[in-house]
Amino acid sequence: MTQTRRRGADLEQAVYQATREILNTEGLSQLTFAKVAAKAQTSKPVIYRHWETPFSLALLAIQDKIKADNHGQLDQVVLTGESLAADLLLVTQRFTASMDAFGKTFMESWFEGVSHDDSAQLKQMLAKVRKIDLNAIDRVLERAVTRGELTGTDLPEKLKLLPFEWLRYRMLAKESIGSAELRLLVDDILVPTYLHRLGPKN
Amino acid sequence: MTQTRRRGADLEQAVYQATREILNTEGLSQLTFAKVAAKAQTSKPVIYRHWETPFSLALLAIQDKIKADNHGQLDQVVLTGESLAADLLLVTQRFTASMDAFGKTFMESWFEGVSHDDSAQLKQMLAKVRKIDLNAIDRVLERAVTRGELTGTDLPEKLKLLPFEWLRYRMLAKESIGSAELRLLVDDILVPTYLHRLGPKN
DNA sequence: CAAATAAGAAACTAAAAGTATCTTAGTGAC
DNA sequence: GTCACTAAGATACTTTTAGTTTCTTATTTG
Repeated sequence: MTQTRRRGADLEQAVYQATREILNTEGLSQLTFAKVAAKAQTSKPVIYRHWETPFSLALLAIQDKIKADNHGQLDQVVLTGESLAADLLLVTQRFTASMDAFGKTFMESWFEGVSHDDSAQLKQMLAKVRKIDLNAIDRVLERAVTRGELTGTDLPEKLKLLPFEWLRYRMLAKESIGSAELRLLVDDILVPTYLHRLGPKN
Repeated sequence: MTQTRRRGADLEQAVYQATREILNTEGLSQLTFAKVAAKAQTSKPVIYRHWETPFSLALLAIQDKIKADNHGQLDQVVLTGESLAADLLLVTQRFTASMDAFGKTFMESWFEGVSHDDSAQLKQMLAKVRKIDLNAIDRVLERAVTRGELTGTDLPEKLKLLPFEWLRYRMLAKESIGSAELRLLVDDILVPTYLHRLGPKN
């Protein structure tokens, strides 16, 4: 009987597929060459011959997926909005949608492989931090009200947390955070945003 | 001779200290009980008796540090600004400063333990994504200019990338992203921000 | 000072990562 | 079609690392 034996691009595809499945279900920390080989129905040496590390395999598997379903290069969205706001909504919607291919697999991976207990502890910790962040902003807003710059402190929490979340992201991505970034954040983002909601001449 | 042998809080401190050193130099993925034991000059069984997993040890070690140097509970900043912008700058400055204790150790950890090659590959990938994001926004801005909503498309890249970075953070932190969040982002953050810089009646 | 408790050393077990060897299927040249 | 070459896949092996066990002894507590 003719024992079929995959090779080349064929095999590569099977490996990438298997890799993504593991990433989605167990996360990056659980991605091992042995598991990939098993799931792709091949053997360890094959994987070791072709790829350096589980991490680089993960990157390639995700890039492969992105290439494959070109489902929404973000800059190819057809813009049909009748206003800036409408167009922006289209773009951000498409962005979150296509994050399923890239971001979800890719970013969540980092946090998978953390036990249930640990995850709970982490959540609790983040909740504590969030409360502190909110307090800090509230005090700033109250002072602004006293000064007459704002008419109230009633902002959605998401808005109040925006600066911290943005800065945390930049830290994570190792983007620079200096006085230039902070000024931009305050003068061009936060103040206009707050004034838009709570400005005196609304 | 009296062989000193640490125990209790004393030992705990040494272990936390060692844990943080490893986190800072090698990252979470390289944090093992064996290494901690070695660096803290104790033995594996001691660590195994006290802590569940390297991850939970990491969390505790960081929390310990935060408690120890109370250097700047964010909501205890003394606000001395004479304007909303000035106060906000104080808060964000303090935030980034105290990130050294929490965030830097904590967040960067996720990406450490990735080989040099892998790290480069990752960077390249993110750069590609950034370019796509910028293109998308540029097209939106150009349409807005044609429509007369904006006077130009000359925005700092950081501003253009804001929505994507914010959404990515929320994804990472497993915060919800639905139409409510997107509307908030567009109507209350992006549009006011863009108008502030490029609005027609400036 | 005696008893209880917990630290530390060392050796051990189990499991996982990584490697070497060999057989054989698929590919292409002649 | 045959032959040579390349790469897949099986198997068994070595090495490393995680996790455990046992035992000794320093330190605390009463």
